[in-house]
Amino acid sequence: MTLGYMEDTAAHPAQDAAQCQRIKDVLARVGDRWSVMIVITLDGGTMRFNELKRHLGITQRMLSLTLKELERDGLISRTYHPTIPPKVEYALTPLGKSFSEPVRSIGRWAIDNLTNIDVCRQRYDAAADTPD
Amino acid sequence: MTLGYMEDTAAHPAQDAAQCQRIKDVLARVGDRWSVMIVITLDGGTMRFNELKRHLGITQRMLSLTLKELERDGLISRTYHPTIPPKVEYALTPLGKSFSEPVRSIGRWAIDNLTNIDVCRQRYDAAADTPD
DNA sequence: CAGGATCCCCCAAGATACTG
DNA sequence: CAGTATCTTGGGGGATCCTG
Repeated sequence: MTLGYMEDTAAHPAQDAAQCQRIKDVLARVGDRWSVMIVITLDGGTMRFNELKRHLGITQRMLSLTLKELERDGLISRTYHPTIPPKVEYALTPLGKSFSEPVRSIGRWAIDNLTNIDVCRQRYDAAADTPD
Repeated sequence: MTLGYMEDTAAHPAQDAAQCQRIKDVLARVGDRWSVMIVITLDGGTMRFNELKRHLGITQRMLSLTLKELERDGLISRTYHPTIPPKVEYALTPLGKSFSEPVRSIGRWAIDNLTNIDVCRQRYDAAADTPD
C-alpha cells in the first residue's frame, strides 16, 4: 500500500478499499483537533484532568470523551489515585509516544509554515478582490 | 516554541497563547478529513476534478469547497484549460509537497499500527464488559 | 466536464447542572 | 477534583438541481 494513488487496482481491489477505510478511520481519530492537541500536550509530561482542561481551553465534556477514546486506542494511560480529593493522571503510553513523533513533525511543519500560508492567503484574497 | 508544554510561561505568555491559537488554526485546516485525503491523493500526481471526486467518494460540494481552501492556503494549484469540455487540473505546489511529507509519516504510522490499535480497543472493550 | 446555488438534516460540541 | 447527565444549537456536509 502506497498512500499515494489509492484507487482499486485490478490486482486487489477489495483489500485496498478496506485498507483505505481503516486508514480513514485512524486519520479521523488522529485528525481530530482535540486528540492531536492532547497528545502534543501530554508529550510534555504527565498531566491531571483539570490541568489539561485549563491548558487546552477545552470543555469538560469534550476532554472526558476524547481522553476515553485515546485511552481505548491505547495511546494514553489513565492512573487513578483514590485520595481525597481524587487525583487522576494522564500520560502517553509507548504507543502514544510513537504516535507523537509524526504528530510533532506535523506540528513543526505548521509552525514553520504559518507565515508562509498567511502570505498565500493574502495573495489569494487580494487576487479575488481584483478579478483580472 | 516547543510543541510540548504550551502553557503560559512567565516569560512570554501572550505570545505563546497566540502561537497556540495559530497552530490550532492550521491543524484545524490540516486535520480536516478531506484536506488530508486530497493532499495524499494528489501526492500521487496531478488529477482532474471528477477524477478526485470518484477517487475519494466525496461530494461535489465538499470537493469544491476543500479544493478552494487548499488553493487559498497555497497547498495546491489549479490549472484551467479552456477547452470544450473544460479541463481543470489540480496538483500539489511545493508547499503542498512539503506538507505531504509529515502527512505521509502519519499515514505510515497509521498503517503500521492499525492492528495494534485494534488489539488495544478489544482489550479495553473486554475490560469494560467485565468490570472487575 | 467543472462547479455554483439551495435546501435540509443531523450530530459534534458547548453550556449548564449535578455527583462521588 | 474528576467526572456524568441532559439540553440545545451552529454549521458541516449530503442531496439535488442548474449553468457555462
